[in-house]
Amino acid sequence: MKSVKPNRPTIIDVARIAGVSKSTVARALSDASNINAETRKKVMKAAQSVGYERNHLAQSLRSGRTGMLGLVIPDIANPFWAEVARGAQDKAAEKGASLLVFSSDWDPVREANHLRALRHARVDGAIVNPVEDSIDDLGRFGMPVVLIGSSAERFPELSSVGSDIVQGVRLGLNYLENMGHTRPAILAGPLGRLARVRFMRVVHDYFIERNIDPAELLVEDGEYTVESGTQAMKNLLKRSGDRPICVFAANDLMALGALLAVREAGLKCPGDVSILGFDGIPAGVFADPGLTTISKPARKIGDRAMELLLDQVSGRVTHERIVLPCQLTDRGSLLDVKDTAPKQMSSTG
Amino acid sequence: MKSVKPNRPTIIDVARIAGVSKSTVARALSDASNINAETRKKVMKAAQSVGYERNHLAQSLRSGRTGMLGLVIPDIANPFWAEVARGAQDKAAEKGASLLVFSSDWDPVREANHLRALRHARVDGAIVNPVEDSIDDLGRFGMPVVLIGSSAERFPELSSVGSDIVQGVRLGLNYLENMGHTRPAILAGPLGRLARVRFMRVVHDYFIERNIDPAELLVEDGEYTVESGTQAMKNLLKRSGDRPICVFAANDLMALGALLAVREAGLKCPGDVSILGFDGIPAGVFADPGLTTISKPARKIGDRAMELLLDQVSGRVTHERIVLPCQLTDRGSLLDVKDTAPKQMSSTG
DNA sequence: CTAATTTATGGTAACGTTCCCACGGAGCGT
DNA sequence: ACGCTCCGTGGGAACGTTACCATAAATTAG
Repeated sequence: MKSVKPNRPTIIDVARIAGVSKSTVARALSDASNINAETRKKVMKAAQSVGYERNHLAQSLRSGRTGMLGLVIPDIANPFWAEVARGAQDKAAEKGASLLVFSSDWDPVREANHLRALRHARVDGAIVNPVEDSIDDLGRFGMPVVLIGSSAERFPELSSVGSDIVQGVRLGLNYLENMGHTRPAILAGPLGRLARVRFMRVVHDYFIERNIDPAELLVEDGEYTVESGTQAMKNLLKRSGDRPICVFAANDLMALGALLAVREAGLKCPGDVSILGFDGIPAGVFADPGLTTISKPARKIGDRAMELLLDQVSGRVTHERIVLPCQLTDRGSLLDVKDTAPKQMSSTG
Repeated sequence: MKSVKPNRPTIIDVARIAGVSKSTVARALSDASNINAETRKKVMKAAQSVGYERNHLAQSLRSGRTGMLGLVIPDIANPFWAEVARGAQDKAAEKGASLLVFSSDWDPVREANHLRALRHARVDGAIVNPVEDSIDDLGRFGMPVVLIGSSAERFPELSSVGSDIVQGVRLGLNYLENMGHTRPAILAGPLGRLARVRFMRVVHDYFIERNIDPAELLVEDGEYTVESGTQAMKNLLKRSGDRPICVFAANDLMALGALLAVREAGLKCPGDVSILGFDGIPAGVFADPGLTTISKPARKIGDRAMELLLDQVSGRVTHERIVLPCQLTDRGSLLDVKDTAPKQMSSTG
């Protein structure tokens, strides 16, 4: 004699109360067309009366769609990636989807585990920033994937969203040039990483165009961390001799690390050393001077990537490669050495 | 005539290949006891040969467990919360669970939506930082919940993890006192928020104990944002007259905002204004001077909360309230006005 | 040597939903 | 008035797994 029903109500309960079949309930709850308006109202009322809530699992099992998406990034605690995640998450929530977030910590093994977890959870699709080039399973990943970051170049067949590195780097170099820094030192990323290659390629081309041998430039490698930026800056200070220094860092964390090294050495920024960053993280505001940087549209990257993914999941678009422009944000960490007199505004207004 | 099977293999495919029944396959894949070792090996091989992957959905539907957890925080792009998320996510991944992350943006409506989404996704449990006191559904939420943040006080029947506000605030006030700042201005959070009430209560008690009327203190309200911190500091500078100023901010973002205001006013920190923050976000390192602050163990909070949640989900522990101590991190934004001479190290080594 | 017990396996019913097909009745053209 | 389409509804099967019960074989006890 099972009298009580402690479990959550199902469509079959709703059907009994509304006096219709479960098929009709299902039709009423989904926005199907073949359903009488009055019947639907009746069903809705019955559903509300018992506090019915659709079981997503059963729905997913039958329909093959979970309404869940995945996001795999290097580190959610890194402000740049946190912004990307925020953009993606907001867009997903707007469309009624949920987001599984994973941090790979730049570790291919962890990344592989996360991707497996995503497949296990049967997510409808995923946004991934691949750590290394070792990911060749991505092509046969078996679900819609949108790439973010440099690796998009290695998988031209996959959709991707990224910032325009070429435009961003040129923007920075040009800005430096206009301030009289014709041979900036470069604080680049780790040697193996594709992102570094792309960055340096633009730098190389830029100086070739100006008949400057890129080999003249001082280059230091970092790990995209504050500490590595500090160390690299110390090295630069040793190497540079006594000419005024200008540094273009491949990301803001290293730039800020460099700033710390400058401060530690008893030097002034921008008086003794000019620093230009890359990313546009909020922390750059608080440095003194504020960090001048090339801002990537982090949140927008996440937003657009999610948009693309959702399109792909619903079969609307198959393939697209989006490149978003970077912006220059001047907060005062660059010294104008072209004109000793402080020029405030030169061109015609 | 359906000849090909483009779909992913199921246990029934594995069963056919291994020459056993699907029940046996299920037993082999779960670590059941009633199974012959050889049979299991055979099944495992068959599973591997077709690249079988368990369907989490079907498993969840049948067993009632999804292996997914939820996390609802104000803002994943806020460095403090990003750290919390990171801690929770790492612990979850370690235990083979996935994490759904949601940002409520301090908006009760969004929060309610997120909670509904979590219930819909049939997560096994959730970690929540409730935005407002309006959440009374949490008690009857129908799943294991672990609270983080101030609201734990309102739901003593729920498990919670938080930092020790009382200890942290007293630590800060005491440190200020030892430096000669006996009547610091307070940069508090928004008026309605429980977190503010708790903060101010400690401040109040602390000064009562020292026979100082708390009403003597200058208090400004902020919204926990950089901008509000800047504005509040401007107000303080107007109100303070010409006595040396010391400010204790209820979070680091406001403290950094205050620092910007000081800089903007042409004043020096710590020379003219001493600033003490609360949170311990990484951005405080880059300010000049570095922000002295009371550090909360953000990542550990996420880690312990997830630990507690997982215990609760598996029925091991029912209820616990964890309070983690705060630490003082001195980076130089406080001026020692007790002793005019710069004392470097006083006590015995 | 038989009965009781354990061990390993197979069969089938759930879990809660959606998809597909069948069916009664209303509307419509000829 | 008759067959035709269209609309609304009901009845199953299916999604892939686990839980439960039955059963054959193997082991043990008396």
